[in-house]
Amino acid sequence: MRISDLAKRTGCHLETVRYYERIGLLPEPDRSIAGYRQYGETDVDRLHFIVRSRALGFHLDEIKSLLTLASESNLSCREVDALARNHLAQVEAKQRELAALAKELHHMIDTCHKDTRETCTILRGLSSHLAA
Amino acid sequence: MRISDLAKRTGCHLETVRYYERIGLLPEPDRSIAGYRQYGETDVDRLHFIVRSRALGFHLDEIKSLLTLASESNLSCREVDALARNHLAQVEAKQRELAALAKELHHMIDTCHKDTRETCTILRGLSSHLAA
DNA sequence: CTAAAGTCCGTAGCTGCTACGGAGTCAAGC
DNA sequence: GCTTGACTCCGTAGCAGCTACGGACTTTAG
Repeated sequence: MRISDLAKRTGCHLETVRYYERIGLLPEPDRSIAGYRQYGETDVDRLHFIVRSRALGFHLDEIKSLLTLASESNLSCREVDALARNHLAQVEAKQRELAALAKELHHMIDTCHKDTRETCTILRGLSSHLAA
Repeated sequence: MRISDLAKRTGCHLETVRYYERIGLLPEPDRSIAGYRQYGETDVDRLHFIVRSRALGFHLDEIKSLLTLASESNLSCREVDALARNHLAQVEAKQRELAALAKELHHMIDTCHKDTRETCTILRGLSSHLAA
């Protein structure tokens, strides 16, 4: 299978595949005589894993760890669990942040009378340090 | 006031102040004889506005627009309102995304028995394309 | 007067890609 | 056989929004 097939099957951009290889997230594949990269099902699986982990917001270095942990089948998955929990905590922190932010934006927008700039609560809100 | 004072008063990194100047978000300030940047209260206000808008997640080009709109006092703030609403919509989209993500992570973590890698639902979840 | 702290500037680095350009390669049609 | 178009190669540069570095200069405190 060539690079574009791999890309299509995983929903990953072609250039991204090469990028992942460059940073060591994907192994260097075999090459055809002309130098074209040749992939197999193992590569599809691995890239699937990466794409999916990215979709769940894991960073590339976290994914690198996850892949390493996943390959060591004799180990318990406690470290995987820890990584996932840590990531979830970050996601939840981001959620709280966004919630506060949305609330403030809402307040600014709702109290604005769409009048002149002087009375604009949005601009006022952006200037002041006081939370809504 | 010198650059480090401005930075301290606005909670903005010193290098970031220079960066904002470079990209035209802050005006070029007066200079002392030795060439040091000299700032006044207007600069503090403007940078406050920027820092606060960034904290609310606005992009730098959005902030540029907001600053332009804010400076044209004769105009109504309808465009400001539109920008804010558009931004809020993006924040809410991000919220929905994170909620879905958190749910999935939760599920993966909760069903994992912290056993061997083979039965690890987290690794399984990261491999499969099926949502929780 | 000296030493430490502050400032100057341009440039490179960070993450996670994406795009570009010019070359070589492959498959199909005529 | 030859051409055309699609594919692939590689290195490098760009994106946002900073942050850091290095070497020179200036200011300030003791």
